[in-house]
Amino acid sequence: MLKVAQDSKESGSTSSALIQALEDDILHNVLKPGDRLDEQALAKRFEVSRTPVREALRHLASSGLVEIRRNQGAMVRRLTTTELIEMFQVMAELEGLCARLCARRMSEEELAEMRKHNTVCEERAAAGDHDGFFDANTDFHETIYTGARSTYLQDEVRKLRNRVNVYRRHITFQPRRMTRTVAEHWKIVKAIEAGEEDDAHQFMREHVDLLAGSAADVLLTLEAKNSS
Amino acid sequence: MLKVAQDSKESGSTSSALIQALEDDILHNVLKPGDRLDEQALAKRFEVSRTPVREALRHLASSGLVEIRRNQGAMVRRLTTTELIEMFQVMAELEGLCARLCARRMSEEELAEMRKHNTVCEERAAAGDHDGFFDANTDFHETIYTGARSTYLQDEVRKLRNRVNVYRRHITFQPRRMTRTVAEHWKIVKAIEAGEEDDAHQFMREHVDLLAGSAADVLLTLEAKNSS
DNA sequence: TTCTGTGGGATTGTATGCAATTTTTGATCT
DNA sequence: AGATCAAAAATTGCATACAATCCCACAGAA
Repeated sequence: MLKVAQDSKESGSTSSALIQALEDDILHNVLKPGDRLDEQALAKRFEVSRTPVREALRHLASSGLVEIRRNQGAMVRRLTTTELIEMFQVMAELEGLCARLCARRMSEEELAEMRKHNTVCEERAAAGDHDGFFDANTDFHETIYTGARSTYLQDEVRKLRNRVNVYRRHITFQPRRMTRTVAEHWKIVKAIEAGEEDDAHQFMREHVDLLAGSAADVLLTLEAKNSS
Repeated sequence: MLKVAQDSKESGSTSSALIQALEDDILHNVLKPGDRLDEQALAKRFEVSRTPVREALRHLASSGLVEIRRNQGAMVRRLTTTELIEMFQVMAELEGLCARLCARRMSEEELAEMRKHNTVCEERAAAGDHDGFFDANTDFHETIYTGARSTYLQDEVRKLRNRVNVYRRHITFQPRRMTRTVAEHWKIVKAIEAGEEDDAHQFMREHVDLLAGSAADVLLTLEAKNSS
């Protein structure tokens, strides 16, 4: 599932394919925060002219993944600790809303799928499989986005999740984080199943808010390392 | 404060000026939802080539104001009733978070300013001054965005508010809406002053949620008219 | 040695030209 | 008259060329 973009022969309609490829590279940390994105270099690499590259960069810029400074080119956006915390706070609120809507709207099938995903989380956590846990966890949250049945909300949450994902991946590597996450998930599942929308909202908000703290720790650690 | 972009001699660095000008035109309803945005026409109107126009359109597209379909050009995005409701719901959540943070963080000066803005709202409502009320109301909410002291949150809320503003303006024209709004504002003010963050959050969410309902009514009315 | 100013190189911003796709128009057939 | 298909016109997508701006190195002076 985690397929990194192939450099050569990236086919499909150039422009949107480019955006996708670059986004993937950033999200999967092939292009790291702070990396400079040279238009000519990218043009040569993808075998297109600078025009579509520019358009792709502009697009990524307004989605927040890259930063463009006038006459100074583009670079992969590097988030400050403060920004990351702020984002998690917003994400907590938005995922809380998702959970609330799920409590109102989820079908039996969706509920079953949600439970299943958290069961997988539980298994992988027990096995100490961090990468597997990360994916199962993603699936769990993804189910909740879909279950909210609000296209706008879904899109916004996904966009936000993408932006913090680079840093987020590190968090699951923290000790005891996985088992705690699973427990929090079950609380949320129970609230949604019971149709307790206020609880669902609150539990989810707290769940994501906790990540914010961990994320801040992780980032501060990274910053300390990079300040060499 | 509400200055519409001048057509002729739009100076400043072309590209960002273009984006601003187009955005203003859309936000102030000079360019109406559904209007086609012809690249050449815009290029001629702003006396630049198609390239910067294209970039501006792409930018507006990814901020959601315009819609681009492959090989079919750009048009001002027309929101469906469903989308508008979904947006208000998210906005309610986000403004709720703002209010919560205000309850924690606002300075005395900011509190005073907030009260002042709502007093102005009250006066204009009493005077039946709809446009004036709209502006004062904007100021009130703006104060709360700033008071939250979260740049990311501020930006997101403003972006969202911009997108729904075109439709929002109609709402204050509804009978009794203004006086109710003022009362709701006072409740929020009181909660923030008291540092009751949960109340502040909830009251603000309800306040904006009510708008969602009104917005839906307005939009459905508009759609009925346009279906001729 | 350090600071400042100038020049060259590199990179971004804009203009224009050509290819590809879509839409419109008009002619023909039913 | 209405429908269908084809060709032309218009519009978008991409490539390339040129202009403007910025960065960096190097030289000269304090």
